[in-house]
Amino acid sequence: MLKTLVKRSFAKAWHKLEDDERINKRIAVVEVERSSRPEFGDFSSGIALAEAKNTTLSAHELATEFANALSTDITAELYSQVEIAGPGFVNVFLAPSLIHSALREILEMGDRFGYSTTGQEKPVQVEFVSSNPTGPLTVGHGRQAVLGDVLASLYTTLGYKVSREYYFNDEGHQIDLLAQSLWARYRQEFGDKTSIPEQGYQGEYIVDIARQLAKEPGPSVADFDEQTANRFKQEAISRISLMIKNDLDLLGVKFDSWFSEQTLHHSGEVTAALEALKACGGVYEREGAIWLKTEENQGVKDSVLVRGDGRPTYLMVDIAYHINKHRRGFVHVINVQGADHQVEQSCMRAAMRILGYPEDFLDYAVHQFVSIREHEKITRMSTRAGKFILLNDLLDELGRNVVRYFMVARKPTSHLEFDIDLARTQSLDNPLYYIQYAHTRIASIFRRVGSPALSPQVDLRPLEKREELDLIKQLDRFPEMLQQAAFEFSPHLVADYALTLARAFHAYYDSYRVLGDQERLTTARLALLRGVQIVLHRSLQLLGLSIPEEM
RNA sequence: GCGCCCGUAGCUCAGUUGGACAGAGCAGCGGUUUCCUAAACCGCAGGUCAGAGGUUCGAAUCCUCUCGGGCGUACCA
Repeated sequence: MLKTLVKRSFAKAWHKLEDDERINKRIAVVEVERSSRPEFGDFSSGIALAEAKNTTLSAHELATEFANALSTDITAELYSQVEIAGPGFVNVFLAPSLIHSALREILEMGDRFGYSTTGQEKPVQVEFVSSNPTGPLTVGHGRQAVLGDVLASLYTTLGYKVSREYYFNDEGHQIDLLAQSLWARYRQEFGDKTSIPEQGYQGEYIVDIARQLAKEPGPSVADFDEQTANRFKQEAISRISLMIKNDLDLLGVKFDSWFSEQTLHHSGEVTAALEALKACGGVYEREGAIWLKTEENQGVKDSVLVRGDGRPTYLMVDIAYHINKHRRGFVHVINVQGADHQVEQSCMRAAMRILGYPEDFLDYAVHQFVSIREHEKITRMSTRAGKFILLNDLLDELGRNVVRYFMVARKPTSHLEFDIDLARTQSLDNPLYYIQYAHTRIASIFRRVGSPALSPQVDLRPLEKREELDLIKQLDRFPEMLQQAAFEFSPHLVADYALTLARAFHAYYDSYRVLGDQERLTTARLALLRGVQIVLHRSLQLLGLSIPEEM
């Protein structure tokens, strides 16, 4: 990577200066950044500006000294030029031969380009969606599904051993309500007037399931005794789970494991978790309930773990779940959640502190909600008010690729306004197709020349146009971008990057002909296109989008 | 009231961790095709980065306050 090389060179040059008595200042890291505009070179450093006050020199004098020290690397063919600009920035222009070496590296790596060993195969879990099996997924869940999926892919690329998990809340009050709702609908199939409980589930899908159950052979069940309640609970859960899994399948999201809340109750892990918290002095009793000491542990607000009637709260069970995760050996657990769970997050972090887990064990990738805009009308999602759009309907209408792209292209912490009209009627201007089309154009050229094998040793010197060198520098940035996208939980950077790369490619394609009669030039340009193709392919793959050869 | 997120072009959003004259897509206007896929390219127009202070050599970015929007503040899950 070019930045690594430049960084090394800058550090070396700076350390030469440190012996100068006028400077005499050791600093750990010499910051290097990519220049914001072409006239400022490829990389620049503002170190002279920042450090001048610690020396007897002015910023400009210090910059001059630094630039002099750097210029020995011109002869080493690292830079073509070193400049001082503005109040004391030092800008370097990379030598073409160095830029060519970056492309050579990409050709050598091929499809492995962008992968790294940063993660050292450490086990990481990404838990996401985890929607209650009380109904089908909404578009909000869809956003989370795509974010979690891409985040998991990013961590895999960085060399972590990633496991995607879905936590099923298949126990508790909501599930009981679900069973009662299903029972009521079931009785209605037999002409009964049984009504759905207050706060029960009204959705049509419950009627469908009831209808299926009513058609099954055997005597109809007339009493809602414990056995019946249990049976309807399991029927509801298993059938709704299937709907959820089907939706996720359509979205192209696959999980490695489905964790059932029920198992935590049955195995005694909930009780054990409470004991563990007690042993660490993390709980107290008040008004007949057991509370977690959240506030003492940097949390927002204490909350109930065990109710007055002895039943554990959702939080209690969730803590048991996280103890389970820890026991399974994950060094890092990333929970993808909506913005409405902040209190729970704060409690969970407090619980982890009480139990003495490392600070970086648990992390939350938080995202804002989705609203749908259609015919100038904005619909906010609200399950309670029965106002929500199903993920399934959106997928039906727009297809996996478009839905995934729109869900991931926005910064997670920003509210996502999903413009259906745009996604629908203006699909030809959709950025997704723009990116895919770039890949298609390259594939078409390679089809024409019969996909030649391009050795990394190919002579790249004919690549001397500004656009060509710029494209290579773009490609070189890919691994850095991936790290940032993963560690900052910002998968949208990948979408953004792919769009920028596609734009640079389309402009290049229109200005220069790749296939010409000068063989050396053609071969070099094909090598460049191979590089672009590799990176576009990797980007689309990470986002879970299809990679068309033709459009 | 308190806590978290957000406020950037007509609309939807980026902004490389504090850098040098603020960027894209869409919408608007005007151009480009005997040539590797025009689902493309080029140009024009469009912004007091919500507002006011502060820190800094340097702020859309960090701090404080104000205004505006979303979410939360359950012995629900």
